[in-house]
Amino acid sequence: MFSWLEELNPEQRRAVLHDGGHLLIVAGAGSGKTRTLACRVARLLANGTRPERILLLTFSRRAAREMLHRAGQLAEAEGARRVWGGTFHAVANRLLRQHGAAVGLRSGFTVLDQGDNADLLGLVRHDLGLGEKGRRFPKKDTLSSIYSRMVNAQEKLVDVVERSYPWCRDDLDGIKEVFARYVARKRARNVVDYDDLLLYWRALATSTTTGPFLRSGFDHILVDEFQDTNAVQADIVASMAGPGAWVAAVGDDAQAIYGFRSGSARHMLEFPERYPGAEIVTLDRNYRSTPPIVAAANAVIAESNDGFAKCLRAVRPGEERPALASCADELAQSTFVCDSVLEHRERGVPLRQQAVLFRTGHHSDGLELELARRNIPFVKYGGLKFLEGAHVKDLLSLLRILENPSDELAWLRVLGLLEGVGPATTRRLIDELGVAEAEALTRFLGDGGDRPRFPTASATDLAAVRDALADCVGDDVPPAAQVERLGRACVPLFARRYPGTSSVRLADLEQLRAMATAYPSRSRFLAELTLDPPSATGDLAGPPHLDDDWLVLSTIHSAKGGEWQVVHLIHASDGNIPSDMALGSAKEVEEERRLLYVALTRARDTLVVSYPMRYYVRRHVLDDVHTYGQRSRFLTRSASVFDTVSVGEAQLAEDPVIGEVAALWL
DNA sequence: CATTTATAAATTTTT
DNA sequence: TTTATAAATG
Repeated sequence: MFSWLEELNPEQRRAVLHDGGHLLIVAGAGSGKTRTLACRVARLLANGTRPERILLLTFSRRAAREMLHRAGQLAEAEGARRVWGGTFHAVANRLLRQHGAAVGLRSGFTVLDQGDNADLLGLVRHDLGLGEKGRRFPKKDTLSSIYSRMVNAQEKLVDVVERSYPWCRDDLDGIKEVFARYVARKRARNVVDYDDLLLYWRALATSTTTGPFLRSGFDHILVDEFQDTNAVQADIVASMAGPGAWVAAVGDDAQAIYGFRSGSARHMLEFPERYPGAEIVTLDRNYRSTPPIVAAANAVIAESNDGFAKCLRAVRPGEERPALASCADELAQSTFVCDSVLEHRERGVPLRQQAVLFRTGHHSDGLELELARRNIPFVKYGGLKFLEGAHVKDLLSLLRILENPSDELAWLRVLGLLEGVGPATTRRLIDELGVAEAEALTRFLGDGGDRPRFPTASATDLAAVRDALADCVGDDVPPAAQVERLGRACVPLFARRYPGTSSVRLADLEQLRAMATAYPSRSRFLAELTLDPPSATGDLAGPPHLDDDWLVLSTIHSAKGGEWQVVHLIHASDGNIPSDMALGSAKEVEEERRLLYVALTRARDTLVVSYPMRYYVRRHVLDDVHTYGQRSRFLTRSASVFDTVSVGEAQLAEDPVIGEVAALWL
């Protein structure tokens, strides 16, 4: 029927052709999962399914785009771009813009990101007087985590607190009160947080009035990375499914790494019960990596025992064993990695085919310095993001005020920017502006008697902000022009607030303006930015230094789904992988093991794992000692599948006596 | 006296 | 880059 079907293996073909029922594809790392899914979409399109009746849920917008692009090529169909594709949150946003009224959502709502959500909880916390001196009430970020866990895992508050936040158990009543007010406040201000997007979608899908209508819109629901879905997402999929709307879920329980976000492979393991009669296809042939790399990955995951049994079978040839390098210290590691990267490039592997992976964003700090020193271009995925910069948030807040004048958090930021206005005055102003009502903006802009009194010191700033906002009201000014106008007003404010760094920040504003040119309206710009934030430094300005080749640096989480010819995994020491923060329970430790597994399975031909023996830490003030690092506990028993190397003075540190002493530190 | 501003300390992973 | 504490300010 299709020539490309011939190129699939029998299991892949079965997954692509399966019809008339639900389907679970248990797809090991490198087993051609993306390709299978893309082929399935192409097959559906070619068989006459209308693209807008296919729903493709992926983990990032980028993943959806790539998959649909491939499907479009295969099916030679223009329509692939009309497939509903994106993350759960982005699709929820789209659906709710259309049908939100059915679940009590007013149109024009704005979306709170993680930070906003914590800030609003902080506001409520303050209003209730729970933050006062002498009281030890959970902080806003803790509250945010508890809330999110409760919602996404669908667990009772008591249970969440008992299990994961036992030190907060005395404040249960206070927490309940905060949450109640938080929920009410969101409603009143017409804002939704990430969790709400899912909850409203589920409500829409399970309601007896809107549910059937919603379900009738889709013939096929494809879900990628199913092992990372949370309880609400699993419910959503189930409630969208039915006879005539078939679910095809793809996942690998060995790669479940989003437990901290309440994702759980449980939903994947329970798929057969939830969808009786579902077809289950297992893909365990690894087309990505050489046999020694697959062996290393298998060795690491073998010690975890639950889940769908699958041991990857390598298909490609190759002899080169992965390396495990103990480095004298971080500097030695950076030097070693740079040398290795350049060496591979000499041998013909372009930088783009090489990646350096790590557990947390700042693990690459040292390496970034060395790369810069040697003029090796790179882009970094994960870690601190563009949108998290305070100045970017400031400008976006100005836009948000224009979009939704009840957006209290936006007001909070903007008012606090003015000279002489601190937290207390901000609150008073928000109160007197009557931010709950849409007239707040007119009240702020107009010079009628109902405008609140501002501190005298703020006069200049105030005038600048007011004039800029006034110029942007209405829909006739293009988003980019608004960013430009508002940014101009911010120049003096930023110079005062962010001394020394304001030129960098102004460059970011220009960046933001350039991004805005791609959007037809302010509302689209804001929504898409929060739901699909630029994930890498490179998403913004294109390749750095105008080079056409660059090295990829990425957190392991952000590397999910990626593959490179050469992969360096750095800081693979105990305390980093597994992270010290994750030693609370066996479950968390197992997730760290899977994280390592994900990292190892990104490599095609060459895998180099390294860790520094010596850490210079300043754990406490005036502490200038170093401690000794040990290789990750996950790499001790599987060490035989690696070639071990020592770099720098590492030989010294591996001295048996010093090693013994080092153990005392750990 | 309340509030703002200056100073120092600590920071997983992300839709 | 936020957040607790201290000094400065209106």
